[in-house]
Amino acid sequence: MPVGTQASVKALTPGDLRTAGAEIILANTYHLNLRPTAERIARLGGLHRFMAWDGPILTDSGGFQVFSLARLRRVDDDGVTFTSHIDGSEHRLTPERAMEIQALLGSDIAMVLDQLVDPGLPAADVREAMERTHRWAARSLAARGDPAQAVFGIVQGGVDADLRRESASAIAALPFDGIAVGGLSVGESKDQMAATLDVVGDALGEDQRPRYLMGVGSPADFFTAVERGIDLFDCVLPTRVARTGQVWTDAGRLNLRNSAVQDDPGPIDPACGCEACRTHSRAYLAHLFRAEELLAYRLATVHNVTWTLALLARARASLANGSYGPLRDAIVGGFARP
RNA sequence: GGGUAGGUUGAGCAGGUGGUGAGCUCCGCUGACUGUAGAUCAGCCGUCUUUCGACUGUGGGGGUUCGAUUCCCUCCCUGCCCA
Repeated sequence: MPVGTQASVKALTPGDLRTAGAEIILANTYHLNLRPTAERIARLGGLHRFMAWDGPILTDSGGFQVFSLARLRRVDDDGVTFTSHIDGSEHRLTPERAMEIQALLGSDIAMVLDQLVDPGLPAADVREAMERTHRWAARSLAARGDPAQAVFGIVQGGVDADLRRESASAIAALPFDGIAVGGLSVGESKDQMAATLDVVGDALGEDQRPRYLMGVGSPADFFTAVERGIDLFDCVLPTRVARTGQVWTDAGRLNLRNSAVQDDPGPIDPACGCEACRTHSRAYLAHLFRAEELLAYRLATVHNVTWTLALLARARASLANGSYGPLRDAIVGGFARP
């Protein structure tokens, strides 16, 4: 899922997203409720009409902002009070209000409000946040407004195997439509992420509901997760790094701002069929970034989203035809740090 | 020709009225980014050195002085005003 926090995947139109192969996108409860507000979007016909995206939308609950905006919020057992990063006003988010907002937005998949913490915190703190997340999960289900809207629960527990096992069991025991793994890609090591996914995968066993790894990932992370049963991802990396000049290719990452690229007449990736690769040279993109032309952001984002979605499509196909291993080795090798 | 204001590290500046000028912003170079407070942030950006540190540098030349970016002479260059 490309990430469109504020009802916009930065630099792309819905048409761009479709062409890039996007089937579903993510938007954010916290941001959209601050501005333009959930009620206004509801009056305007809901989020799909508002942003002119007719495909599925998953809305994140604001749980990530409990983590990323830690200095601007207070958590208690009932919910979270945020000081708006826009104007300083106070906003209360509870599990019930998060579900209400997402019902007003009219997203296809709603996420429960959760609390993720730095996995490096003392075990007691990680446990407290996990148990709170479990209580909030049950309250969220009780508060679901639109029966047609799917609701996913979120597994927490940091990088502690016992806590993760406990959390996976607790969330899986509830009648959610899908199971998300949260609290990863927040600074833990690659090994810790893999080990945590192993534990959660084992705990979920033969559960057939879709499994969503939140906030991941890098090209290499996709393989780590796919091998451990993950079906769905969202990540800001493809769009964020594109805006700072980094593009992803089968040969690894390329920084379009590097001086040598100014004389490179070839496409970003000759195997990619996106508009940027079909039409423009690396040298042109290098120029656009230096000149701070807005087209640079769009073309680089079009490429990264196209390439990333194509990579996942290739991974899916490779699982069916037995070529998964070679694909993984080639991509992971290309992105390995020197 | 006369007058006037200037000449500082790629660019633009700050500073400095006899006692150690490497400070800022651009540009440039490299890196980072994982459920987006991010078209952002960080490091470097005279020479040598991994670091510490050393050295060089205030248009050119000369003079005074223990010591000159500062004072004196002279030349060069630039903006503006007048003729």
